[in-house]
Amino acid sequence: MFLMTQVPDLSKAEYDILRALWRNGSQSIREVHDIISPQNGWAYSTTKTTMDRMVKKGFLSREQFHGVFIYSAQISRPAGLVRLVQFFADKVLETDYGTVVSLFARNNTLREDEIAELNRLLEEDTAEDKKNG
Amino acid sequence: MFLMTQVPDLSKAEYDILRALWRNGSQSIREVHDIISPQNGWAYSTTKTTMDRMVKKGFLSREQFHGVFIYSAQISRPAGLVRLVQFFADKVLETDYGTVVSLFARNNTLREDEIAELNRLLEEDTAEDKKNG
DNA sequence: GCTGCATTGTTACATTGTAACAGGTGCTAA
DNA sequence: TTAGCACCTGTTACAATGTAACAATGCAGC
Repeated sequence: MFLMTQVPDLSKAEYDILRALWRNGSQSIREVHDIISPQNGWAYSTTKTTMDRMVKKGFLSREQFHGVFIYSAQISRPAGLVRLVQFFADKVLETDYGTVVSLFARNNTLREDEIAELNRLLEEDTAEDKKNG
Repeated sequence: MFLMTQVPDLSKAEYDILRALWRNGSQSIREVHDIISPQNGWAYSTTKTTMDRMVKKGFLSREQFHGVFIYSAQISRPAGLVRLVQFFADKVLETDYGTVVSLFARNNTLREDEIAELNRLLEEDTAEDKKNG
């Protein structure tokens, strides 16, 4: 397995799956599917394909447990949120990301330490951008 | 040409292009490209392909003007924002969309009437969801 | 030891992301 | 006035992602 160095750019589908894992911890495809399919209407095989591709990309890991594969998120929630927050703040709201981050706080969507991590990642990333033009 | 009845689900790329048109009005590919390529690093041909596909989908219209094609958004900014706001409120912030919409107001990102339209579309869409389970 | 259901693995096709290339048209410099 | 350049358009291409069916395999009960 490899370490996630950069903040990943998640598709909506990928985000849906990670969300289930962030909420509920490691799970089988079936479990994830039962959570998300009422929302997105996917077939089981779609969930499967997507999750397997995410393993290949290092977004998830999987390990066999009494015959079934259990999948785990390899990306923390704050790390998964960075690109989304950037996009939303920047391109949609056309404001700095502070505004958006403060919503997470007010909301208890994220814990204290997660917000700190999110902020740190956002800052790092912004600095990175500056450096690379 | 046909009328956009449903709120469209825009990809990030599509959103970038619409954003340029919303800001600056109808434009040629070249003009759009020069605005967005410093941000996203696209080749000219990528902008072209994407915009042409958007015409086919009815997201843009184009009309020839002294030899070049001028493209126009067929989707209002509020309509383009609906899915994004829903996604962000629902899946990211895990809150109702009111919170998010209020940001647009505080920000002057949208005009009064655009906010009204956004709200209307969000409500319609939520009602629709309820109806269809 | 079969039958059947759930889990895996394999394959497939459409859409989107990303782009090169080729052909046309008009401007410019020789 | 013509060769070449620059820019537009149309065509084609290939990889990643969205979405899913189908085949194979393993276990649970009859």
